[in-house]
Amino acid sequence: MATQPVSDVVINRLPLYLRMLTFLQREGKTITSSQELSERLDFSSAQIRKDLSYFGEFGKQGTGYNIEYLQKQLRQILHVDHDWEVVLVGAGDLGRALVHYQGFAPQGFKLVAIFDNAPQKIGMTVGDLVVQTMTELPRVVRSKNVRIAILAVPEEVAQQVADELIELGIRAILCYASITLSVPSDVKVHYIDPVAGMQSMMYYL
Amino acid sequence: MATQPVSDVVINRLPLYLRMLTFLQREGKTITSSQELSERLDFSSAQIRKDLSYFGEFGKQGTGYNIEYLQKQLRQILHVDHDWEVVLVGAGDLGRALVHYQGFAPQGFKLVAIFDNAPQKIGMTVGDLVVQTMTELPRVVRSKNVRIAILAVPEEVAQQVADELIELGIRAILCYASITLSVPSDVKVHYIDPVAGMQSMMYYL
DNA sequence: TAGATTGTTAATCGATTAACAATC
DNA sequence: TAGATTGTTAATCGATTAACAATC
Repeated sequence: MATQPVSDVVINRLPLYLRMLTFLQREGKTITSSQELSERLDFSSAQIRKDLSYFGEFGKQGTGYNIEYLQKQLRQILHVDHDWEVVLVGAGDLGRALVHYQGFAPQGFKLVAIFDNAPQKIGMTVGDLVVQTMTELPRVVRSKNVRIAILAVPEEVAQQVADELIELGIRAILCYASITLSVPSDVKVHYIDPVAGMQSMMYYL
Repeated sequence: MATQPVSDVVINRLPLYLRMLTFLQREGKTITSSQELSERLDFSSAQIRKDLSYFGEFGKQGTGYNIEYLQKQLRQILHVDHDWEVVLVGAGDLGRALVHYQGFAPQGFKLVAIFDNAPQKIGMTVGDLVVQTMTELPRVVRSKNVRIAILAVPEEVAQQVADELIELGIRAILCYASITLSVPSDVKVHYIDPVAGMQSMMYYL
């Protein structure tokens, strides 16, 4: 185990390990190995062992990894061993689909509010949330001390909304706008860009 | 210019260059430089020049790059200089939001059909498409010779649907299911996984 | 014990960057 | 011309992998 800073590419693989463990568990397995994970995830087994070894010794020689134990450890490492509250900005088709998306809650991400500034959207019910005006944003974020936001607004206003969110204390942004945001170094942004994904696949076609 | 195979990480940056060029163009610029792109994209200028140099010499010493010309070249390299037809499988909240998504069409990705196998969804109008049964999938894909699919189905059926798509000739899959698909090496898959993105950001929080 | 698999080291491989000649 | 910026080389940096002692 090392206490050196661990690279971003390693951190980005941890959620995939976690996901695969849940998968194997659902298949009835209680123990796995770097070899098995390797085959299922298409990473080398050496890479998987090395990635895990940055954080501790989670396996047993000759046996492998206890799935439940490793899951628990990975959740702690990623800080997803407890719930996080999330605000969502943008109540267009995408924003509303994200409220209905069933994938966040089981992983501990609770959408607590949705905002928009189009008058005709304010007051609209989406799932079990009600669309609020952007002027309510500071109150909600501050009172609940929310650190995470999902940005589902048009790219023209994305930077401006991001600035406001950061000002209010948001430190992680899942950005659905097709734009590279400029943010301070202590703010993390993860981009979801289906078009860029499509375009890079076209190269090989 | 080299004709060696170009790495995946380079290819993945090309759409970001393309996007930024469009952005700069909208700001009224006609010429840019690796330096300017560097500042706006947070890559080093050397990296940008090197990435582009794999494909040709697109700039002028002392001047920089003509935005329109570079855009055109990048589109050719990525094979996005013409339209592509795309089929969408899954007419849940996500699938329907993707039909309404305004980002695909301007980049030449035309959604030509949407499929689902839930009887209550068949015949439903979504945007200007009508949800068809999965049994129609082979006919549509084959007659239009579609090569690209978006997979917006639950993870339990994602692998099975992917297998069917590949069998029909699909060669690029944009996968919204939280699962690592196993596919032949000549099929490209790009994953969109907001939860994994969230989780890796949590590490830094 | 024999077999299996970890954690880790050192070697390899690949990607990024610094620097600069070429040249617009 | 003088100033600026490309395209490219060589050096550096970082990530992946092969291999194996340790050990369950």
